[in-house]
Amino acid sequence: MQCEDTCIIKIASISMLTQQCSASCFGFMLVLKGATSMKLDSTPGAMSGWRELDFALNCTYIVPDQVSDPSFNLPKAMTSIPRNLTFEYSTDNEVTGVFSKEYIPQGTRFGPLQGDIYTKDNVPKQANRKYFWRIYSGGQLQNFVDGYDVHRSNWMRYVNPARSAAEQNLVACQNGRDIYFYTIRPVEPNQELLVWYSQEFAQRLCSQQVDIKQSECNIFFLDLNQDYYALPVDLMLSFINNRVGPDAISSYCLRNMSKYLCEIMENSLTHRQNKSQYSKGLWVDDRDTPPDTPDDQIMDFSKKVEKEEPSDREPEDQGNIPSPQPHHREPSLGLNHQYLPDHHPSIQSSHRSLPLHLHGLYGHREGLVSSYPLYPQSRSLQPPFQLLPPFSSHYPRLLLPSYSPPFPGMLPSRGSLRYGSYLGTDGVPYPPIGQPNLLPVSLPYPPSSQGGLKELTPNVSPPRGAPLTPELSPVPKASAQHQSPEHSPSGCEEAMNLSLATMTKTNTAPRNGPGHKSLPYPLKKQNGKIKYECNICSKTFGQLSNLKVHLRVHSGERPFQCNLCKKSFTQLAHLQKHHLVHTGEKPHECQVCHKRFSSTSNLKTHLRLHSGEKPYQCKLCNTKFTQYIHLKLHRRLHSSRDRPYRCQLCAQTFFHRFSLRIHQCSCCLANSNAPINMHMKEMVERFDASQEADTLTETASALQVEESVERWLARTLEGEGKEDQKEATILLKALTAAINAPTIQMTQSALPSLHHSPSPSYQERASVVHLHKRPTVKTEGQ
DNA sequence: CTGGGGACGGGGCCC
DNA sequence: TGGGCCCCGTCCCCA
Repeated sequence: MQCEDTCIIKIASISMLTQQCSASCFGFMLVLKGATSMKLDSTPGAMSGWRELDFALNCTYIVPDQVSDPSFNLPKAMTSIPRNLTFEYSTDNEVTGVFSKEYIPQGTRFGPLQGDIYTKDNVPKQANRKYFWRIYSGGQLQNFVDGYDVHRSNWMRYVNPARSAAEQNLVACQNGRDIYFYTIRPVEPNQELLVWYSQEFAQRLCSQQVDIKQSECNIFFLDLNQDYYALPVDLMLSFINNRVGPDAISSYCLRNMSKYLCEIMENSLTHRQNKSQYSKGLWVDDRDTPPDTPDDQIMDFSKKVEKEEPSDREPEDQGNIPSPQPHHREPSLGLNHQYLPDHHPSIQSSHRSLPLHLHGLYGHREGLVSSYPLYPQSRSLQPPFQLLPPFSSHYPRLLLPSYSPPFPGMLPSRGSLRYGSYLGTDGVPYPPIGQPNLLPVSLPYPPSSQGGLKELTPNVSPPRGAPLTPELSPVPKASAQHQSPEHSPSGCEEAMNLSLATMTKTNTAPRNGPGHKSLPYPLKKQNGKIKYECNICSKTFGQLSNLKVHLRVHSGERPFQCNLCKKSFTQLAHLQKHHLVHTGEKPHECQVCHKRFSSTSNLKTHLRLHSGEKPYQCKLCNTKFTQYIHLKLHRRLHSSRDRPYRCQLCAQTFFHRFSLRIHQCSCCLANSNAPINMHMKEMVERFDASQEADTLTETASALQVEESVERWLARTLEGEGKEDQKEATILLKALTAAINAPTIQMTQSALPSLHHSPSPSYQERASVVHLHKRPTVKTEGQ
């Protein structure tokens, strides 16, 4: 049973990836994607095609983290959980998942994910990458957010990855430099939050991290009992398609798989003997992948593949290379033992030239791990690595992805961890992680750092206000040497690095904490002017001093502390302004009403009251506000919870039934991802929330609805651009098409979307069935 | 729910 | 280079 669980987990995660990653990312995914398209359809409507920006723009609720009293000294990961969520604990009091306490509507944003920020070059050697999330900018890896440390990360680190699209209710998006989780469907009370990458996110990971050609991709990774098998994808596909069917991917059983594995092994042997077709691979329990794997080793897969490819060496040739600590795989799963290797290719020789895992594939160690952590029982003690049977060189040798769960409570016994089995780039083995039994596995928080795992205890964590950056230590030589050209800042030819060592600060305390190794300052030239670029967020500054101040944003350094209340600030000016709080001084006076304010900013806001200026307008109902925060609060009123009419195709909800009809006719049946349709959706949504729509009854005639839309358009488009005018025309046509469509008496089965209707007696004569036959709405010129 | 004030953070620019 | 000043934006609290 345990093995079966594990197997299902892996396949489910594969299924997820095939749905959510662009097929272009994985050549071999192309077929699988088709095989699992049914599941894609079950994802919440058009959201599956949403870009991260769409999530950001369309989210209705924003749920911030809880702010706890720092004096309690509790891990932020535990205390930051919003009120509408709760942890689930195992019997050992470990957090095993995050659950909703109440109904959470679709379009709710959680986050951002918090943690230590590392650049590519300052990842601490001992960093455990299992909680790493990659932040990209302009297609380039910018930095990592490391959620390992429970005092610096927040509750989001505990959210489990979804095993299938069906159970996924959160999608992870990078907005700006942050990672947020959005609900893509309503979450019922006591339901677990399960997250997976947005399509865009996954594509980024794929394109960035698996730079391999299709011809080099024909490997399917299969996890059985945490042992990774590299299988030719054509065989794998035949199993999936012929034996279980595409819809049963997430539920087919290990028995079939293990039998099939045997066949594959037999085939492999046959082919190897006859055609030398199959690859040399590695079975690896990658839980002990060294945490300080240099990033270029991880990423640089294709190059290594190319290097390995021409090798025709038979495995026996390599068998005499001494293996550091070879561990034979125990027979399991009914696999025929004869296929297990008698001689292991050297871990040493293979490991150093190969990637340690495939990020963005199955269970990469950063961000989500595909192995589902609620199945700890499936984890068994394994030797630190196993080796595939001798393969030919047709397929590259691979070290396969991590299986470690991201959750400390789910950490397997470290007894199997032997970092010493791996060698660093300098050939020196990684330090052992310590004796297995020394590490408690059932702590609600990660155990103290032992054996090199990064852990910031409250005592170690610098207090608020304590300087964290910059570093006094010069850039380590090794780090500089290993910096590959692609790591050059922004790829700018004029770029250069200024070592932080050149700008030491006298008031900074020495630190050993992670993430503070070195922060080189990339220099750019723009229009002849030197720009200083932050290598964490890529912002550029005209003056180095500005960048230095800016870096405190990332480091958390707050060197200016108020003597009275001990509050600290990043800039002296902020402290000085803060002093006004204590003195009560209000230097800024309104010339109209002579009211006084402590800041010009507040005075300016106040002046809007006199001028009547309300720069913040609600797109949906046109209500205007003097302050942005008021608009944000107001937006929450337009929540999907109160919109009873739901589109079956894209899950968008509306206040009015006629809005739903217009929407379905104009947006949803066309290519909903096209920009024009996204705009149209917004237009319909705006109309739905307008006062004109509100004045209509649900039984309004087509003419009344049309007139109402015209009135709304006339009002809202006053002063708006040509694009909007054009959209308005389209909307009107769509409306005409929708309300003039031949009516079909709806049946309950044909109108599942109206189950939410607050007035079931309403005799709608809509034409949903008909609408489904109308692929697009006619637009101008058609 | 809206509106107003208070406080704070980030960044640009000048000296 | 670093400090000082200023502006803009955001968030929180409360009526």
